[in-house]
Amino acid sequence: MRDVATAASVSVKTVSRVVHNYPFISDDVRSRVQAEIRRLGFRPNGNAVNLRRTDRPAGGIGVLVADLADPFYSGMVSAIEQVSTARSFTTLVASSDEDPDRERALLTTLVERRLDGLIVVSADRRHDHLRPDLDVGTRMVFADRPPNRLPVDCVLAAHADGAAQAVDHLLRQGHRAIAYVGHSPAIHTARQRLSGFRTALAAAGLEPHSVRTDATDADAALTATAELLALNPAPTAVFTDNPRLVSGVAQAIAESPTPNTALVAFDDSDLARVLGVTVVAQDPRELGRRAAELLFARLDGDHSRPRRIILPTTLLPRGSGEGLGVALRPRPR
Amino acid sequence: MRDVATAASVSVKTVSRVVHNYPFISDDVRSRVQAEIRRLGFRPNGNAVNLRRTDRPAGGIGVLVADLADPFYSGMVSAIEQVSTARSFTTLVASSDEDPDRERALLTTLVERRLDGLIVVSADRRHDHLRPDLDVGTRMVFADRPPNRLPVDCVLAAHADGAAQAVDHLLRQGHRAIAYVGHSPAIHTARQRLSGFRTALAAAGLEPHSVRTDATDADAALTATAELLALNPAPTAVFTDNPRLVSGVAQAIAESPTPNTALVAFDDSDLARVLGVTVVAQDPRELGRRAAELLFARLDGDHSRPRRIILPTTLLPRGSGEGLGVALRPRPR
DNA sequence: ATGAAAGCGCTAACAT
DNA sequence: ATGTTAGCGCTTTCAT
Repeated sequence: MRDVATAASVSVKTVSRVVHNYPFISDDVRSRVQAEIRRLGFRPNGNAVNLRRTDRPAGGIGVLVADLADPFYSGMVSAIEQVSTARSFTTLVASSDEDPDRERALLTTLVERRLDGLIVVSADRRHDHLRPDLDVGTRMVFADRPPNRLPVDCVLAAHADGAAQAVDHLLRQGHRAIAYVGHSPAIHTARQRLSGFRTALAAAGLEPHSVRTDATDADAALTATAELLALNPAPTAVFTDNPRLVSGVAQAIAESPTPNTALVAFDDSDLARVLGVTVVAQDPRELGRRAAELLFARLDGDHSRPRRIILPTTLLPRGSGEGLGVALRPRPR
Repeated sequence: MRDVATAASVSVKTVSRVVHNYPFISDDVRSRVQAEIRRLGFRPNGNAVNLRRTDRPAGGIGVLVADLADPFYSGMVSAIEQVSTARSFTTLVASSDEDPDRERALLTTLVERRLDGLIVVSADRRHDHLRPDLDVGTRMVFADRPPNRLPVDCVLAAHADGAAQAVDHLLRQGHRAIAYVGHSPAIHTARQRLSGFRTALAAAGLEPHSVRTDATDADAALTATAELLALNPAPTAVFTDNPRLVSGVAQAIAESPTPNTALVAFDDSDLARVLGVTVVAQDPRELGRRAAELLFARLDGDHSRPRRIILPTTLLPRGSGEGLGVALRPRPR
């Protein structure tokens, strides 16, 4: 910047004013400075700008998600970006890959870079260590998974209610032997879904036909479902707690002697749409939008106590839960 | 930091040394300083750190993709993160949403924040304006789409060759009436695919049965394909140039009077796997890995002239291109 | 409408 | 093993 100032025969402060479109600059000086900026390839150093400037926000928010490759979260991020862009804020995204250690390291980096705010899908169980980060002035909103003893806003879907919605739907279709295929309930949302599943059955005076929580991926779900369908009596309906398992469960059902076993899944996906799988859907974009709005309300100076927003889920009947089967025929080997 | 120094009765430089794990510090001082850091909730200001430090890299790279919600790019990003994390670098991701203006704004921000390097999937046609950014010291590698007159490395897939691979496969199955369903060839990769398609047919002395470049999404692809299949003569095979169109094309074929029309698509997807759609696949993770390795080689001081790496594609026969049809039956309405 | 001086929070260089 | 001084690139404050 000093070089530009010298070359244009003005002070550094004047260059600074031109860079930031300060209105009261003579056209002559402005154009001279701009010419030198172009000629010398000057780019302001954001670190220096944000170091000196303390009143205004830096104009950037961070989003930390547990898994960026999951379409659910990339949809959420995209909605956040939309809100953020509308307010001329930059959105920077990072992914912890469900690793609490990486999450902590990334949050530290994002806070140290003094972003104005953070939206966090946490893979961690504890959040006490983030208190000092809040004190530094970085605002936070948790999304999809709640904070543990940290006074921040959060936006969650009604996971338990959603699972109950699925069970109630199957009960109305006459099913009484309903199985659960999901992954380990270490994650908060998975626990909520399993709990809603059990509660809804109990409310109807029923026990689960069976509960498998070892379906870590689609292949494991295929195996687990195939084993369930080989039992006597077999379940007449399966509820699966996340969209990554749908292809496995659907394939197991399609290849079994009872291809009309009902299936309802939690969360929507392209696959579920194409296969005609009935789902209980959250709206990831709405989740992101609401989280971003909460964050910006805080940046605008809202100091009320932390809020918790719960978003309802929607049942989308597509055939697999209504006696029409899944639109998948076994492939030749 | 001054507060911590005062509280621990040491100089600020000593605090700095403790923060950065400088080895020659007495245990007594170290623990006193650490205690005060915790008590006061001190967090170093990354802007100040990166402002003063000019020798070492800041430890962060940026990734700018055109569409984060596209599983192809999120896979690429995830591979980049893996390489980057192994080198203890932070990865920050931003999405331009295929908007050249947003791309320019985001690149400016990323360069101003003085990240060490950038991997860019560009939605822009021109890149001259990035020359000053290169001069500032931010290294860049382009991925998936080539730079236009900018001396930077890039990693691309063999789009034209891949499309030719698909056509050759269909020709070997005896098809002579092959149609193209894709989107507007404004994007470099789409142009390359269409060109490979035409070239491969021409090499066999054939004309395309027809070329539709108005399939902007799955619904448009459904309509376009349905119209093609109603022609007389109808194509016996369809090539579609991107995975977002597969569901539409497959549905049109399944619901047509000729459900055995062959289908080969460019790029793999969950959907293609489940439906048994034959595809020509790029490897998005490999694309990301190679781009990250090029970038880190530059950060390690490689000053050789810009390289261009072309990655081969792979044909994955799954039935839809080999006379077995698509595993999709029309859903009841 | 423009400039000079001070300082943001931190680290490099050079002490001791 | 620890402290002192200067200054990174910019903006603030106060001049003029």
